[in-house]
Amino acid sequence: MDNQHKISAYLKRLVDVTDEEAELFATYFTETKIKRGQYIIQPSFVAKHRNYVIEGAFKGFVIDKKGEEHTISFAIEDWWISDVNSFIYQQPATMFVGALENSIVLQIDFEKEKELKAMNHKYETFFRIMAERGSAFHLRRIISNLTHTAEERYDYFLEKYPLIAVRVPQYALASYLNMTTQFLSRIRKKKAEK
Amino acid sequence: MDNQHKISAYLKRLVDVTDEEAELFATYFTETKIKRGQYIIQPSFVAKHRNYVIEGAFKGFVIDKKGEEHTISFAIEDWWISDVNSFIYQQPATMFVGALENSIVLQIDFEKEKELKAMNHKYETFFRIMAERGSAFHLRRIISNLTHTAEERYDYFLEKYPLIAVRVPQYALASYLNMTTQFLSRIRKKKAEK
DNA sequence: CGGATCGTTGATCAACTTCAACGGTCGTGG
DNA sequence: CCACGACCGTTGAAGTTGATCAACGATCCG
Repeated sequence: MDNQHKISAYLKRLVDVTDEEAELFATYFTETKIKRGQYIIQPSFVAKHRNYVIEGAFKGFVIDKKGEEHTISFAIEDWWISDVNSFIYQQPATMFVGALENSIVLQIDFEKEKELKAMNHKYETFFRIMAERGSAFHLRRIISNLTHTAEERYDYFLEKYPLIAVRVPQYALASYLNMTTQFLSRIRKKKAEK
Repeated sequence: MDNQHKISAYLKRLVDVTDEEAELFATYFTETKIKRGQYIIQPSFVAKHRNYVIEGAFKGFVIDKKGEEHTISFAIEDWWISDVNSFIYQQPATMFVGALENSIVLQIDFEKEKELKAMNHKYETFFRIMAERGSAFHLRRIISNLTHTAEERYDYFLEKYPLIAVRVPQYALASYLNMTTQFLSRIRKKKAEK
């Protein structure tokens, strides 16, 4: 099964490239299978790759000084995941990224990505658009966290990302939404009673 | 006083351009004076510009359905500010951006920025790096909000951005840190007593 | 089938908010 | 350049959202 064409298609969605450019782009990615429970990024190691999910689901999280886990990001099919701070500055990661299911990703490492960006203006444009949208995405989350209650944040997530909500463990979702798993359970119970 | 060279210098810090390229880049920006209290971005209007602060201070904020204000971002000299979601998608803004002091900015509008990006690979690279760093910045804030208490968030801000902390109204800082102005006042009192 | 992981529920608790009142100060108009 | 109003920060008391602690039940996968 050829998954490289999926990254070509993704590229084409964002920039206007020829078939040849799209195919060349795809050759810079490596397909990798990741088993459920396996980590692809760990604190103190530099995040080598940006990962495009072909199949499966991932969770990015940090562990605070009390030993508690905080979910930072999720990724399912057609999403990207990495420790961006670690990747772009090539500094040790603070995040874990682990597979929630048996998964397949297309990986590109920092040096290869650098080559692509330098090689062709359109590839550079692609990564610029990715970064801009990533930035806007994070900002919307910050605004949501500042302006909504726990229950509203859950509603918003359900509405916006229903496919993710049903697929990840509830404790991880609760943590992503900045609440405890117990509190999310109570919110769900309250809704079910209506 | 020539402020255009400041944007040239900024460009040079991120990408390796010739003097000519840096000067040309700068000509795409327009210098504007903004009076204290004046808004440069308002909800329901499309954010026309990205703004680079030469002098002064700005605050970006949203108003929630209860009519309460939430600070999203600050900008002082050598920082950028806009409603990024509105700017990159050219959709109506959800944010206000207003001047906290009499200020001077260099503005570039969406179409001009598009031209620059298309014109020269290096300019595209510049905006890519800006977006990547913006994204990483937002992500660090999200992580900080997930893992720290109100007091820790204040300490972190003070350490990281002392120049901003002393320059913006306390209620705006409290709101940025996701706490009430009263609670920040109590935190400060507690620290002063030590 | 069995242990570990995950979600639920109840009781208590803490961080932070809300409401209200007051004092300071800043900058704007007369 | 002064006075006054609006805005800003502070403080106290009461209230609320959501956390913590603890125990139990369900489920999933190996």
